[in-house]
Amino acid sequence: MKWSELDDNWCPVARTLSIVGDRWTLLILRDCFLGRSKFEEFAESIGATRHVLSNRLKRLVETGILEKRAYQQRPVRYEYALTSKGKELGPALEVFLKWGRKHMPVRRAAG
Amino acid sequence: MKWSELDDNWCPVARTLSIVGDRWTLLILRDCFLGRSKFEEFAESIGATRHVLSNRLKRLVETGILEKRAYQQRPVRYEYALTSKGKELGPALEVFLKWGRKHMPVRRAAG
DNA sequence: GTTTTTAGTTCCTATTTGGAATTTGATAAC
DNA sequence: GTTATCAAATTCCAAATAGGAACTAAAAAC
Repeated sequence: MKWSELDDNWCPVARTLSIVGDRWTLLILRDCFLGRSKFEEFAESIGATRHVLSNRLKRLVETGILEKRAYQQRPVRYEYALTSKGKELGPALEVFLKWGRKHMPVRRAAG
Repeated sequence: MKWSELDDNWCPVARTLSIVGDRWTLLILRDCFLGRSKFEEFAESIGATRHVLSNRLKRLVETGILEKRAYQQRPVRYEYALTSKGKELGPALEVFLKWGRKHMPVRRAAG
């Protein structure tokens, strides 16, 4: 089965994951919760390629999780912000945050 | 940045996602919470290729999220079960479940 | 008119995935 | 003993996706 077919799956979890379950999307959302909003901020923070970042942002806007709006004219510059729909995913990220802190301590160099 | 380098990221969310943030892993965990435990059950339910499924299960066992144990000898057959560490990810799946129910209604044929 | 800033797009290569068939190890039927 | 079956994978190849760097665009600063 192709990943893209999951959006009509019988299971709500699968349908949700068809949008946010991919490699970088949840990290973009994490950044949004941390207050980041600009393309370059995401690019630097996350480390995904601009190519992938561009695709993910587009999808997140299409699905109403993020909102794209111009924050200045001439030249037009856009920023991305969580919608209320997007904010509802916050608790999942909190679970991952706590889980990571507890179960995945950072490996130290020359540890 | 490569996905595999995330496991030492400064952010606990990123570290967690380096394991469970990929395409099919969270669906395997969903299945585990639903009581499924065998390779063939996952394969049928999730629709991922056996190749990918095999890789994901291996990683989940290596990271202590699932436990692999023989449920019969001659021939040896294995099943996978959530560890307590794995069970702690349940709340995240619940968030996705509720979010999917609310925001991603199933498209009906000829809708 | 060259450089800078921000937000992407394009190009090429390398990795990963999808899908089907095959393997492995053991039992059961013939 | 060979054929069939089951569960749990592994292997193969073509196709899709990602990684990385360079390039484009539009206006402003110099």
